[in-house]
Amino acid sequence: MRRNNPAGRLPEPPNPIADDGDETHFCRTCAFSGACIAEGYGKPELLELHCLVEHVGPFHAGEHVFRTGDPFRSIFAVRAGTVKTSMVDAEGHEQVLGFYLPGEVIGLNAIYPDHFPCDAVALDTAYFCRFSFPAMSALATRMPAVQQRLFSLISKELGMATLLAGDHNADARMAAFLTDLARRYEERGFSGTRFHLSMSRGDIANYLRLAAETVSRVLSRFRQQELIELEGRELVLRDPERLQQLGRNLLPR
Amino acid sequence: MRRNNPAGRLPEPPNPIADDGDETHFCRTCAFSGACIAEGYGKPELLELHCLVEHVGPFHAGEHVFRTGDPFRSIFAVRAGTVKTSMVDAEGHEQVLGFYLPGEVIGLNAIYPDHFPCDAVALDTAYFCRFSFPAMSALATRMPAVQQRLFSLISKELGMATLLAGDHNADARMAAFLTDLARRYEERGFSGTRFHLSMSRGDIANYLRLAAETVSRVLSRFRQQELIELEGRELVLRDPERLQQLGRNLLPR
DNA sequence: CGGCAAAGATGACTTGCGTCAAGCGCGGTT
DNA sequence: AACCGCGCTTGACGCAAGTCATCTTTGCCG
Repeated sequence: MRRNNPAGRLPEPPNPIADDGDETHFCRTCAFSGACIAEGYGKPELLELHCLVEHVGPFHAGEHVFRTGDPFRSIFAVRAGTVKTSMVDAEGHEQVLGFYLPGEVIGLNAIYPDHFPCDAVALDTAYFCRFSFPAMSALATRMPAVQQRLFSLISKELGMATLLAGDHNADARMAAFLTDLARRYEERGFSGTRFHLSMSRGDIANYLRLAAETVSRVLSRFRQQELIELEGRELVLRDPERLQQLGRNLLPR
Repeated sequence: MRRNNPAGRLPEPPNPIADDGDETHFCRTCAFSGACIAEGYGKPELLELHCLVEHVGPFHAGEHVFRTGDPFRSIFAVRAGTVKTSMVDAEGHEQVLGFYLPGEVIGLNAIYPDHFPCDAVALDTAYFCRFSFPAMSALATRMPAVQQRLFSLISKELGMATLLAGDHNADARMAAFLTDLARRYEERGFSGTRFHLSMSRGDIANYLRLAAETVSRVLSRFRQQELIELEGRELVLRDPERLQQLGRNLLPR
């Protein structure tokens, strides 16, 4: 097992796949694994879910997983690597919507418009499970736990988007961002106190609706306040509690 | 029929109920009506959906429909009136999440946390259809169109939240807000160029993440640029195209 | 009617963060 | 090695919007 090595300098993939699953088991970190296990579905049902999964990748840093306007047919669960999603507005400005780690799902915001409203770009070498959405919906009608999981995933994403929309100063945004990333890494079995930032300062800034320079300044300040250690993109949280406190207004309760 | 009279001075309800539905028909503006009609469900299925609906209200201005922390059991479709949803953050600051007009659905953001993450308050006299969510989910497993409609509603809400999260100046936010309201009124059969603002300047400001004074100033400027007419809360859009143009970066495409 | 409270408008000032500009360090290329 | 480009940092400055303060309007209730 290769835990606690998210910043590992392996040539490829940089974020190792936690595990691979097989005919009757999910990847351990999979967003859907809980849906079945919780309700005690057996092999036949698992098999059905596996049937509609397709492993895709690798995508290398900078490559698109999907693009704005692509017809919506599938959602993607990240198996390894990191993805950023972003829209460009009417004036051509990029707007980063989110970063997705192994075990997380992208594409849910495409359901309503029925085409992808954003681009998804790999930030490092990334692998995915692709789920046909019509097939998944059909399965959901027979497996309430799958339906519930889908509702839950979309609703969760809605909660996240809402929090970011509040008006908060640069320090609070940054602290919340780091705390949230840490929590998500930890949930997936990685270290929640030291990890690698796969995204540039510019992407962080864009995501937090700040200028890149502001991100730089805030990080410098955090460093001299000994809240964090940071060398390039290698991050250590020195005082997670105080960070969480700083960002508490943006964090889910 | 009582269209184009949203600002009518009827004593109660101020926004008249568009229609009432019966055993086998939905209210004309209902968010779910399309789900069945589109797929040609007949009376038995409609009856099932009607069975899990309960009409509630009136709620008077300032009364809570639900509160933060209430266990999540139902979603609500607005039949008449206007509702605002809001959270209070760790420091006790209110954060307005949205305003909901007749035909729209509130409570979807409660699915994931399984309790309401926000308060819902009537802004004027309001009536609702309450749908038991477990019953609705169960029905959705037998009626794919209902499931699809639920996915779609949540996903749509996600899209809205995302747009508001961008960084835009006060004019763009205000213009987008007015344009969006107009579109939604129009979709429901009301006038899209003259309507009543059920919410205070303070609520608008909070929703747009601006100061109340800024809202006041922007509205004054819009008035003297002849984009709008505004007396108290009675609004006329004089130049909807230019408003839309001003807010285009926040508006769905 | 008159008095009070809340909502809204407007002006003066303050400030957080964006913009601009300069400089550093590092990896890649020739 | 020398050069370049890019990501990142840091400082100086300006502006959009927040804060504070004052005033007007409106609605409400005795």
